[in-house]
Amino acid sequence: MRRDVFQAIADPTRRAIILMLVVGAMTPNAIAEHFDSSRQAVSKHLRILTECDVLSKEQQGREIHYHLNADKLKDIEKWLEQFKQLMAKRFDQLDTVLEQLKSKRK
Amino acid sequence: MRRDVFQAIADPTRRAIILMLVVGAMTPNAIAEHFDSSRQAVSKHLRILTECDVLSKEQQGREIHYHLNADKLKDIEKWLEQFKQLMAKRFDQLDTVLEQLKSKRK
DNA sequence: TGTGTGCGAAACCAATTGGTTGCGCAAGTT
DNA sequence: AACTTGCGCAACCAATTGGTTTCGCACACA
Repeated sequence: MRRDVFQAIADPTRRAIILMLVVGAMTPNAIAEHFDSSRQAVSKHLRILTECDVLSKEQQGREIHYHLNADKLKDIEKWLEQFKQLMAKRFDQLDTVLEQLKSKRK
Repeated sequence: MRRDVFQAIADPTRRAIILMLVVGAMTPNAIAEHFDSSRQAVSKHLRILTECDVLSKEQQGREIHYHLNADKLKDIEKWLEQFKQLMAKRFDQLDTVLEQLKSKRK
């Protein structure tokens, strides 16, 4: 199974969970309350998010606190940055083309 | 089926295709050459990417030119921005807490 | 010690994914 | 007119997803 940030944020429920946990750690029950699906379904998402290294568990008595590994989301930014740099390069090339057209015109 | 940018970038092959098409439009065959899987497999990815509104087709004779809809990727940035703002707010709250601790200490 | 609660694990399900091969059409080429 | 090429489509497949319900364990509390 592919387990990376991109997989983690592919699902809307998981994106919502991530945003919820920015503020602070939460237990599965507390998280599940905010969704229509069952606690177990949410727990599955939590498992996937943990496997993607986006979340970490912390047992406290019989409760488990899931908290966000915010750094992991930087992988998305990294890819986006790569994309933007290519875009910039593309426009540079376009600039070159325009430059050539200009010099031809005179 | 879910058809959004997050779905589009969930697959590594699709991410690679996106990066390839930043530079300029390409035909399915030209794209498929860069991958190990079959042309049809790549074509499936192209279909998904088009459905996700990340790519557009342009027929030219018997060739089809796929080109990038770069704007669509802004949806990712938007979500990331939302995330960052929540993070900032969280730190603001932390600041408030630290502030309170400081005033208590005197 | 019994009872309620928080949780993961397992079994099951239909739908989707990501790949394959085979086919056929339409546009070019000879 | 016959062949080649570029491409999408359909059928098939195993694996994964996202959900469910049932179960059982461990902790907390009476």
